[in-house]
Amino acid sequence: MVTRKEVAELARVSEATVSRVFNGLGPMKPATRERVLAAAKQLDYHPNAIAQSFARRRSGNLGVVLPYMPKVHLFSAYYFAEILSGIGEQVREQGYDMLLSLLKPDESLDYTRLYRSQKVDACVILGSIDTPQQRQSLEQLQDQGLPFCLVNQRFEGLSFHEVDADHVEGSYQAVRHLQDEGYRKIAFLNGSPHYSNSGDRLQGYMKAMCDAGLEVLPELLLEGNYSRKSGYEAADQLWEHREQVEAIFAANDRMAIGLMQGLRERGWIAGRDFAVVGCDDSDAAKLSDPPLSSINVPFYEMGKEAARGVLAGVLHGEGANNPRIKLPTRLVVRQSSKSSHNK
Amino acid sequence: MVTRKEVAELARVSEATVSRVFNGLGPMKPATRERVLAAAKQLDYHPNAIAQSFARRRSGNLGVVLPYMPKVHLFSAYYFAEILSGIGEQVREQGYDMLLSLLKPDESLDYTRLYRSQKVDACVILGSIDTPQQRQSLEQLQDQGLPFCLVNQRFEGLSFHEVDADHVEGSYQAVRHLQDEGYRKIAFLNGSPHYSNSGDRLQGYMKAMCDAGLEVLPELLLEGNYSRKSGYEAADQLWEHREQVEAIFAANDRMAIGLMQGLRERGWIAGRDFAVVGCDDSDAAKLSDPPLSSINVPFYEMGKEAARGVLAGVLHGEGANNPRIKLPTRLVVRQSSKSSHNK
DNA sequence: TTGTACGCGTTATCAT
DNA sequence: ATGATAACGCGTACAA
Repeated sequence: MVTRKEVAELARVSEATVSRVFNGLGPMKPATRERVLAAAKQLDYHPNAIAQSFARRRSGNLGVVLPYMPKVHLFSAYYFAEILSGIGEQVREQGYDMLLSLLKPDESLDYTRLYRSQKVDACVILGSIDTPQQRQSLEQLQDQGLPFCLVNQRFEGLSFHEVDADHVEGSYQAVRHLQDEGYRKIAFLNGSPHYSNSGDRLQGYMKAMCDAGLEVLPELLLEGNYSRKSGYEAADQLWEHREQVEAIFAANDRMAIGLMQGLRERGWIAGRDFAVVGCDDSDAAKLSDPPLSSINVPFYEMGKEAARGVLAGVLHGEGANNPRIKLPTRLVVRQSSKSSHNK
Repeated sequence: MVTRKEVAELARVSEATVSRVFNGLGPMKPATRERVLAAAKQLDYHPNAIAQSFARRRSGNLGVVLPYMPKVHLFSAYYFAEILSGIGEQVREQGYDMLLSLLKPDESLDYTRLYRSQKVDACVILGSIDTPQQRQSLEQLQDQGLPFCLVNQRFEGLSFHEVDADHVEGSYQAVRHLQDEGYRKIAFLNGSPHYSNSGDRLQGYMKAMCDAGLEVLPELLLEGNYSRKSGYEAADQLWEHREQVEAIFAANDRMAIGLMQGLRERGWIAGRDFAVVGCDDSDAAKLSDPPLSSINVPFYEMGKEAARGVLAGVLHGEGANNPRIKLPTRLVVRQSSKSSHNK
């Protein structure tokens, strides 16, 4: 391995000067600079990132924490895919690397392990859920001054660095869209209440119904767990109340698709017999039949913004404030919410 | 930060002894060991991973290289999601971490950059394609003795460490299944020839047709690029030859679904008017209408095996041989390949 | 503008 | 069974 020392010798300067050239520090004679660069090139010298981390006492890594999920479904969601891409883009702009950390169930309570070993300077935490244990773990992180940012999850009452989307407004748009299409009897299939955006979506739904002077029937408020299967099963309940249902807003695309599958088995076709809007605007929305109207959530940008914010804190010492950033959502209309018998 | 020195002082031993305790090295008196562990616990000491990496001259990181894809689609494929999960599982078993590296277009030629900075000890390379530049880059890696493993891609004529699935057999199963269902006129929609498994699939298709004594019509050999859109567009061509088509085998699920969408617009329904089998057995296969028969590829296990192999090389110095591992595929039958008019 | 010298927290080798 | 000590490659304060 070629080290700084060899470059220094070849360029006839001190090792410190070599470092200064590579870090762009201090005033220096262009000629010296050139000599050093030439020597480095000739020797194919590249600074040792580990030694740099050691000396700087910074790893240059951003930890990305993924929640535990049973084996095969860990990364399968479009959700994580997009966020990871956004983080990756930002991280490279800042000269950082991403260290992936897949939590196991029993480790979910101890985030500090990641920092203790000094392998990451900060973390972006994905897919956390609102439980007492989680709150405690995160408060512990905060108390120790370890920088982190949550994506797509808020903890009411606590002040963390969070990047979220405006799910209230997104749901409002979705339900308003259904109303604009002429539907009055609109059901809502929500996901698990452990996610803050489930609450947000309920809020948006209620507001839209209220603003339109429509009644919210308790039997039209369903709850799944964001899986296709839970949407499929919700079709049972919805079918029982089919006289009171013209349209459905589902809290994600997978449940919306499961729901369409379940109702199709009973002869009810989305976009013909009823309307559906999903949430996430994932790939699946384009693949489904009929193509699914959905709320686009800027996951990519959310990941990018989270990485930007938390690294800014590390690099420029802006650790004090904990901004809460909320990015806008956007309705994407496809065939599932256009009723032909309506036109 | 608590260092080894403080632990040594508290336990009244030398720093070397503390290290030995934490690394489980050499014979030592249980009493000493206990004293050290107690002191470490009392001080909440944890070894500094960066200092360890520095001293050991190993980073403890496995690089995971992802190919360049335009912004939003980088991780979107089920494909990468599964492989990453498998790598993650194996890596943690070995006490390693995963360092994600998202290639940009202009960097695809220089993998050595990753190793030069010493931030990774080995790499798993995903989604590489067979081009002269790629071959050259990989050979360069190999020449420099840098350990790496390719997943789901082979380079004929070169001897790399590769983990692949048996796509020939998988395709054979798919086509045989269609034949068993009574279909004789079977088209094949392949993906980009830059992937070795495209060739494998063609081979499996040809063999199954040949074994069954069926003719392979050139106009029934189509090529897309693995996107839904390319499958959708292939429907045009297929429609022109609809008299000669009863069934289609597509080289991945997304194309298969696009194809079904395109033919549906012409009134041709999969599972009723024709049969389809896809490939990957992705989430989309369950979400599509009708649910898509597909070839299950053990991506998770492939990722795990790749990580296992390449880390074994690093840790136990088995760098000399370059095994080529091939994992089995499995046919999953759903509605898209069961023709009702056939029964 | 450049050089000197120390420190970073381990591992690993050699004594004892 | 344990201690002393030399690396490891770089950043950086201070000196010149």
